[in-house]
Amino acid sequence: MATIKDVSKLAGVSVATVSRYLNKNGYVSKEAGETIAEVIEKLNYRPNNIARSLAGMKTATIGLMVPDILNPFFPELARAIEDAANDYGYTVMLCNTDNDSAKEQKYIDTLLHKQVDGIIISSYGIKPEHLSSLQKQSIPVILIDNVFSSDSVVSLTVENERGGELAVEHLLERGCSKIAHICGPLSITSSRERTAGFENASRGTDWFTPSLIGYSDFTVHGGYTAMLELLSIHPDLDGIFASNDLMAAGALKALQESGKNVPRDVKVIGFDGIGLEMMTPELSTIAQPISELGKTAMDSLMGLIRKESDILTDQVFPVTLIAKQSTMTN
Amino acid sequence: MATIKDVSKLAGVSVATVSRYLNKNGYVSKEAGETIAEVIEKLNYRPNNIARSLAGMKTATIGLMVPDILNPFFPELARAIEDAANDYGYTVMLCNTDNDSAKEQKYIDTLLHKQVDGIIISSYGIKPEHLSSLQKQSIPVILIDNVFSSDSVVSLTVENERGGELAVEHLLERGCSKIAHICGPLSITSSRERTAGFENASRGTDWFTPSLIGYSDFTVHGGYTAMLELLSIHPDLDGIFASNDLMAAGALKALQESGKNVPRDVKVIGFDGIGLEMMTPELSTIAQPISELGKTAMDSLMGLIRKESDILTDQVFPVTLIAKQSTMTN
DNA sequence: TATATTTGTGTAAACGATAACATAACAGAG
DNA sequence: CTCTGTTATGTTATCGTTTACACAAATATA
Repeated sequence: MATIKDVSKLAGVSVATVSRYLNKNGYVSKEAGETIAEVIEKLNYRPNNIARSLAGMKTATIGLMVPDILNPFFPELARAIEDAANDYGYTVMLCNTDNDSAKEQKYIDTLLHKQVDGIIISSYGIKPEHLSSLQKQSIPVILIDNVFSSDSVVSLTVENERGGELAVEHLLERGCSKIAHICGPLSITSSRERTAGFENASRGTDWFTPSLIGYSDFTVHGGYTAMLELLSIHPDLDGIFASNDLMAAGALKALQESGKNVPRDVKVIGFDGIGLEMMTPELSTIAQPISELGKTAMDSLMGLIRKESDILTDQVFPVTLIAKQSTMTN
Repeated sequence: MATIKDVSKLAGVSVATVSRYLNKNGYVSKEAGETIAEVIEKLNYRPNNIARSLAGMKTATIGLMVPDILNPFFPELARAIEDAANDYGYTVMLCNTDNDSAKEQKYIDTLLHKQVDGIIISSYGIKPEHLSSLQKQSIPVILIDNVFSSDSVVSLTVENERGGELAVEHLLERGCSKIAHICGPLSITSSRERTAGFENASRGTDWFTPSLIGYSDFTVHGGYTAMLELLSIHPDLDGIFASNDLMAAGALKALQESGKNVPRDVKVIGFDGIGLEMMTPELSTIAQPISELGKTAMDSLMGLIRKESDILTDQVFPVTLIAKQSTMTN
């Protein structure tokens, strides 16, 4: 592989001039620039990123931490981030934390020593302590769906609470008169907010009672068992709002196996907006703007990396109702 | 951050001794080793990977190219690879190619210039030309589900053809008497093999006719439309083998919407073994050993990177039938 | 005309490691 | 007692960039 030295020699200039040409900083005469360009072309020269990183302390790499790559939400997010990263000439290092605090800590450590330029964290279990080592090295961090008030950390969230309300309003509109809720892990902020939305919209109605809330874990299986339990307590429920789509899918399965017809007997709505198009009936959902979240995450991260000053430290994205077959009337 | 120089100074030895200690090559006295260990502990020193890479030409990073991270098969594979990579102290760079040849080429270029130590390619559309630039730089490559005879390239595949046969045999065993097939893209080797398996097992039976094969594209929607088409030609079919699970899920959806009961009227089996547990009924499938594939891919890649000589250049993994509700009798 | 300022270029010191090479002490073999 | 091999350590070039600094020519300013 050709090096900058080869280029400089062949172009009859010093390496500094070539470097200045490459980085478009400092002065380079038009003439010199042209010869350099030609030589680069001829030698098919491409700067060595490693050397660049060592000299310049920039790696053009970011870390992405997700809790569970098997939940379709995260591949979708990862994809959006990856695409945006690519546009910036950045590559993404994927870290699957399994919601394991130890793994999280280890990955942060690894990313730190790989000298990534920034980190996007979409992992539920992250705690302020974990971030402190990042803060110390002043590595830019974007948190998705998780808030810590702190500078040099940007938080992106969605209107979780409003989404919960929307879901209930939609079910009511479609004629439901006894709506149950399957909530996610209480340790997760966004999960709690969705449940708060459910409570806002249903407390005060004549049918509401706390036992209409089932506690689960964001998995299909968890949604399935929670649904069975809810059914045994409230055989007459006719609407279900699950805090994510996977649990909604599990609930749907439980309902179908229990002989309930969805949407005729019971209507179901989820949250997230992952396209589980294989379901019959297809699931209504409160959709997050996943691609936009990913793109904004990357954009903001680049802002932090480049130390731009006009970065919004907290952004809240709207959610949208997507009505499908699972909440159809008649 | 502490550097090797800081350590050497504080330990009263030269950087070379510290380096030898770190890499466990060359001689280091017990005494010196202990002081160095202490100093490292005290300074919380960790070697700088970038500098290491520049000096030693190893980046401890591999690239992973997948065609479509939204197909659950690939997150599962990615996860297995990532776990194995971690055990080796390696990190994974994720590249989503979207089955786009141009993107593929660009990613290979990027990975090359990021100087990854090796690449695992699970992308369908890869062509020998693409690999040539890798060969030139003699970068180790592992191909999953794709074969190119060539040294320095290891191919991992599964018994696709046998799997196709297994699927048909299973359906026959469960009483099917007219089995249709939804095949995947003909451009994909493994897809063709699965279809060959179907043909092996069904040609010669009294019910077989070419129009029982529908052509599709490995997506849910593709499976759905292919199924509808097959149903219109053969309303009396009672078994379906789809070349992957996503198409099987789409087929299931189409069958249900057409008023067919699965498994009573029609039995369905897919291929891959991704756990689509949210389906009702759950899908039978010919499962690939995904985790094992991922782990072996990483192990073999490390073998190539370390220039070990005993690496199997082609490995074929067995598939296993997983019978679920969608092929139940009665 | 004298003096800044802008433009263009080169030299050489980082960046933080690895490893080739040199050196020396000490053991056992002859 | 010399020779050779093993153990242990240090010096320094190297990897391929970036960039601070020095310098000179050209241009603008006073």
